[in-house]
Amino acid sequence: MSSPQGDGPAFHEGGHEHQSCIEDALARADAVCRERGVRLTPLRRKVLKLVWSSHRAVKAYDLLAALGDGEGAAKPPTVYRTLEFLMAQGLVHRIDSLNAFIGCPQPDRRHSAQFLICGDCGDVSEMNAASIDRAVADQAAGSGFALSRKIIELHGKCPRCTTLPQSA
Amino acid sequence: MSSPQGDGPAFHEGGHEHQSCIEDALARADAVCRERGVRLTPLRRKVLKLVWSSHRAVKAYDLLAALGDGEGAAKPPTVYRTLEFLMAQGLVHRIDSLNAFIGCPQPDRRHSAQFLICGDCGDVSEMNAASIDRAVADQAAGSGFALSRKIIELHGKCPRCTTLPQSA
DNA sequence: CTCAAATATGCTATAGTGTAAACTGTTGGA
DNA sequence: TCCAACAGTTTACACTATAGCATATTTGAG
Repeated sequence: MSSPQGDGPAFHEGGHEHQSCIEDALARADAVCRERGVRLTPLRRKVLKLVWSSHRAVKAYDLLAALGDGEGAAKPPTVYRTLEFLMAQGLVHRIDSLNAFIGCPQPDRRHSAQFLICGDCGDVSEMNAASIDRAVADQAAGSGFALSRKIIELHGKCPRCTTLPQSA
Repeated sequence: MSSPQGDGPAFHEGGHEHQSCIEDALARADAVCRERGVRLTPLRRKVLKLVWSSHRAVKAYDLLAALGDGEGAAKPPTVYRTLEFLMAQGLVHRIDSLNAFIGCPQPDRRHSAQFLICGDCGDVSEMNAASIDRAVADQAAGSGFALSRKIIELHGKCPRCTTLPQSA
């Protein structure tokens, strides 16, 4: 592993078979929900699948559109409530700086995350760097601040886009 | 200083004379703008003053309301443009997780910041912790990720609210 | 001083994001 | 079966932000 410590960001290879990402994510979600006695209903599963349809963060209103445009279309509260559930279960994370949502690759494991967000291709990669977590915890503690939620969103250019001739 | 390293968050004392915070901020802004040859117009100065009216992050539409409600009221683009200028000059920062804006205590100095956001009193405090910055830079570099913007927003409870019997 | 360019402000209109509140349907157990 | 809890729906609205174009102000060049 190339990262100094903690979980490195598993940057997704260019031509990876994404279908299996989706299937794996859904399988993990099934397992996690079964274990916790909560229900991964068809709607929730569908939304989660849509969130995982790429490694980019997905906007609520894109989900809304994907769930149907015409008459019997889904309405905003439906999507937001579903996302709320998925977040509560740690199946998706919200990226505040994008007003968008990304699937969590390890919903079974309690963790605080940092996100690497590529401004070129839009891919978002989740890290679990113990060193960052520690530095943040130390600073907060030193200030007498009781941490609850840590938002760490790092924008820049991913390795693939750095290598590539020009942005997409 | 109580912080392990870097600039500690200067948490504002309970009964501090806030008027001087505002005056200092405006004085720094005047100096910075003069030095850079950009214009701190009356509108920009007024908005900056409003942003500094508390240590809480201020919402764009609250500024809008404060700039006048009736006939000759300011319109959204005016406020957003003004904020854009102030951000470009480093006079205010945007807090993405709140959709709100906070005055920067040191606009003259290039820095990357972390924010401590108290969920009880709403006060936001800016840190400049070298240790966090380093940890983030190391992790990003280790992943081949070229950093541009670092968003670090830490929610929790500030020392004052932790000490106090109950939330405000 | 006067004009032109650049900068700043203003306006209308609309797009995008998110929530309140009350209601209906579903599910799984007592 | 019937109830209680949970899931999903609806309408309506509130909040956040930008596009695009019009007007005013400032500044420097001539």
